[in-house]
Amino acid sequence: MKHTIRDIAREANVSVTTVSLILNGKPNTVSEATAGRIREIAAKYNYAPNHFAVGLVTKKTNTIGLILPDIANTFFAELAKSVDGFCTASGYSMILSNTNNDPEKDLTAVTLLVNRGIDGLIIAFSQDENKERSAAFIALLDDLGVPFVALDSWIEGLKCSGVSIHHSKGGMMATNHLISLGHTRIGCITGPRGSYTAERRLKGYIGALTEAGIPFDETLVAAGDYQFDSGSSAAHLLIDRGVTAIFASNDLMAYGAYQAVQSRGLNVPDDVSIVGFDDLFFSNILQTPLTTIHQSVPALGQEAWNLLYDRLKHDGIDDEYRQLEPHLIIRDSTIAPKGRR
Amino acid sequence: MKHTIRDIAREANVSVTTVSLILNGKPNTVSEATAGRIREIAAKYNYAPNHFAVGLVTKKTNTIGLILPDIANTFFAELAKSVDGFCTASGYSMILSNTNNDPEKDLTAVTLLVNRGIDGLIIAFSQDENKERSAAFIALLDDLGVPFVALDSWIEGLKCSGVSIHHSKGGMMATNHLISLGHTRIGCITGPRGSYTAERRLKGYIGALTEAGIPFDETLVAAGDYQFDSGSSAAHLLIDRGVTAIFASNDLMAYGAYQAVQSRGLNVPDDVSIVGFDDLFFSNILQTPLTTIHQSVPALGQEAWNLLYDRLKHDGIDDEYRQLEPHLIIRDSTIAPKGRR
DNA sequence: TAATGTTAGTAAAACGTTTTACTAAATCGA
DNA sequence: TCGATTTAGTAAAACGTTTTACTAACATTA
Repeated sequence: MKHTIRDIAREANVSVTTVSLILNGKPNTVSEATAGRIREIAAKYNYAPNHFAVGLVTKKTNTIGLILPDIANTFFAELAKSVDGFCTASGYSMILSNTNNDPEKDLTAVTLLVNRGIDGLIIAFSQDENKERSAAFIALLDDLGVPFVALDSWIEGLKCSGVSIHHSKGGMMATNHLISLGHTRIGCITGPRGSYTAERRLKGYIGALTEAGIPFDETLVAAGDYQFDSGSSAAHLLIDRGVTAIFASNDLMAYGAYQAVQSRGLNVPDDVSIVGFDDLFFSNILQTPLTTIHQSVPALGQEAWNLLYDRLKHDGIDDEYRQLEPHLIIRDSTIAPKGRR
Repeated sequence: MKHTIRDIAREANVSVTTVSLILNGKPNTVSEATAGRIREIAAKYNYAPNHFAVGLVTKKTNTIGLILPDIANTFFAELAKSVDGFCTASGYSMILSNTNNDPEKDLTAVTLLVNRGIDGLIIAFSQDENKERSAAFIALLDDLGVPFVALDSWIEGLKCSGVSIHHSKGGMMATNHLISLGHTRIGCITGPRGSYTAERRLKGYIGALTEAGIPFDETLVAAGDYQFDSGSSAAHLLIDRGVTAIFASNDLMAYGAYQAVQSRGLNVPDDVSIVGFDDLFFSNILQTPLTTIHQSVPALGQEAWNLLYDRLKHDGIDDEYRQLEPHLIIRDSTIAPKGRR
């Protein structure tokens, strides 16, 4: 019962060419009477062109791929929502591919998506510390054939457009806030060491300390993996080392840190101040709302889409890396250290 | 530089037919020598068939659609993750479509996805109270042409397969738990009135009360919309009416209820016991971990995929509606009422 | 009236596969 | 040695569009 362009043409007594021209709004010399008739018939049958036939000749799919490390993570879920909104508004569909933070899957997902036909790609890379695999990935991406943009993360050495929050500036703002409250023994819970976002945020932390004349102490850095549990165990380590404040590289690990503090009968912020990074929805509804670095996820999604869209519509556009401003949101999880209240 | 089946055929000195037969593992009479040569050449060029050309003739896309009301909601995000995992494992891609809980968008998303070519569809319906639109939607779905399954929710009157938790049983378990603690003045915060999940969960609440001989009091039911804020305002209403316990139809509204309780200087569970529904990850890491009805989201996704997959592979399968067992998770947000400790 | 322009279209190739129905050559059985 | 069978393939149609290059009929101009 699906109607083809041929059915429309037959009923309108014209050629398929004419129908195609009219329905696609292409420049033509068809009389208004005929055009109207065609449009009417098309509407009557609810005609929609066959996606494959169109794709076969135009090589366009009006589909993009979105590769994410973990769609169950609120940060990425909101990112997906944002990107999906812009896609839909521009007449694109979005194929989602979740990699479970497995860098190997980044590779297969890219290959799969490109082979199945997408016009462009937005990738939030999994955190990869394997240099060899990264190099192979870069080689793959370098002659991918479709435009793509990096979102949130990035791979060292990759030439491409992208957008992320200014990670290091965010790390610096978080740390500066603790310093300005009077803390000097400040711990840092990082993301997976060697990964782009983790290293950038750590760099901000170190920069802030150095600038304030506080000597950087490596033993006050504990690596996590951006998950709740790792935040908890890292916080235990840091509390053992006597910190009065902790900068956690994301909110989820900050929640873990809360738990560590509380499980010792201590209190946030009285005994330990905590700053997070991301500003997830939940950070504001915790019993002790979390001081954190806010990133505008909708803006992140929009910028990624804009960068991709430009490259979808015109080729030969130069690479561009945009960094969004972080914002410090001060809530109740930070306070001056005990001696200085 | 993209190679076609013709390139492979030319280099192997055979016809495209032969190449197609071999590469697709179709029954054939080609010698092992030739087959090997073809496979080698294909591998050398990293050949992948053009998705459109294949789709044009086979009418299969190996793509399914997933329509969700709100991907930013942890519950749906985890659902998407689960479904994506099964899709990928079976060689399918998943197009995600987010409707922002706008039932109008359910309609357009379905049309769009089907026109662009999908083999099947999984839909978590938006909460719709408009009977006319629902009827139109049912009509659309009734001759959709591709198999689809309803996930989590459902539309009254629709004939289709689907899977959800046993909503009413869940509501009943939550309420029974409060009753067994000794509560008799129990409030209920519902989802959007008229929507399927909301009414089912409410039905469980009423059923439990009735069974326990507690007269149902309509003034102890406050409607929410499954969002945090609505939970808070509904809880205020209920506290005004003197409830000692609240069953919130989802965890997010339960969090809102926490906030309402605390903003009055009261305490959960000492002054008000609260039960949620969903068992989101965050419910367990709250300072007062939430007693709630657990739904196994991975299982939900898996069942939805299984139902769809069966209908993708064989046609004429009868409709089937599966209901998953809810589980009561008792944490710290519920306790006996003041007089009875 | 012959050339030119305009109007309203159209024919056919191309996109890259899958699939059905065919065939030529070699082998076999009696 | 001849018909039948097996082996190893192939030719061509079909899928439903888009797009390029054409054309027939009529009107206008000089």
